Amino acid sequence: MTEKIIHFASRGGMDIEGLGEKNVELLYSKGLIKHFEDIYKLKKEDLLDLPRFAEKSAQNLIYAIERSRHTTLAKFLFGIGILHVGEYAAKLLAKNFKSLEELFHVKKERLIEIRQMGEKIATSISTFFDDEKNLKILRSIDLEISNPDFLSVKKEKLPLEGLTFVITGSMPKSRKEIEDLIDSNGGHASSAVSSSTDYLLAGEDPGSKLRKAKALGVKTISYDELLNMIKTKTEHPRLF
DNA sequence: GGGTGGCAAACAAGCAGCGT
DNA sequence: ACGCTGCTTGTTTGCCACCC
Repeated sequence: MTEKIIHFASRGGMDIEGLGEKNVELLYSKGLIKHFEDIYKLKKEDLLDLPRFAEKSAQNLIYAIERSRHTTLAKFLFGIGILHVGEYAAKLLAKNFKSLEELFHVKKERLIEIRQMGEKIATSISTFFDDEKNLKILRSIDLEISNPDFLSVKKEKLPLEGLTFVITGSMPKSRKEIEDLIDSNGGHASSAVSSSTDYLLAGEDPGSKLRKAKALGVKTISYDELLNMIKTKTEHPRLF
């Protein structure tokens, strides 16, 4: 069970800073968390009794858990750990379904209609949502999440709609912030350069991705150029 | 069946914070 | 104050699902 909780709290999922492998195992061994919904029942006082947890780390973890209540549907879908559903497939699902509830009774045939989703992934997803035990857990976590995007998806045309970006080198903002910026403006941040990459976003000391991008003829842009792309295409850019 | 592209794991470096 | 432990961030790469 700890593997599931670690995955749920991980970067691509609910992104709860301070809840890594060791701390999940610690909390699990102390009986403080048994399933991932228990994370939201944790109190600062529970943490202060644990080894290597003093005021600062307990407070930071509680803040991180609170922040995760405002997560997106895509991150949540990744976090619950459906077989074959990584960050990318989770984003595809979030784009195609308005809410978590809509997925509860989804049919395999409906999933296969989604471009880039094959039979294996579709089977895996429909099997997951067919299991009443899973639905019960999801309903209880859903009550803990307070992001309105869970209920409705905005459909307006976004400035980076349909564009794929790969990031390399050091950036003025953290990679995660930039990925979120691309995402929230309709683009997709991928991890590897390929012929389907539209732009390589290169910072200082770019890695091997720059060489690959040049070899494939992928256009390289800076962080400022990315901001300009967003600004020039919309008067109201989404800054996260 | 082969090529493409994304996922996920492994790894390294740097950082934060606890305990002594 | 400093050492140690664990976490975050970023990169690389092998594997595998998907598409043609």
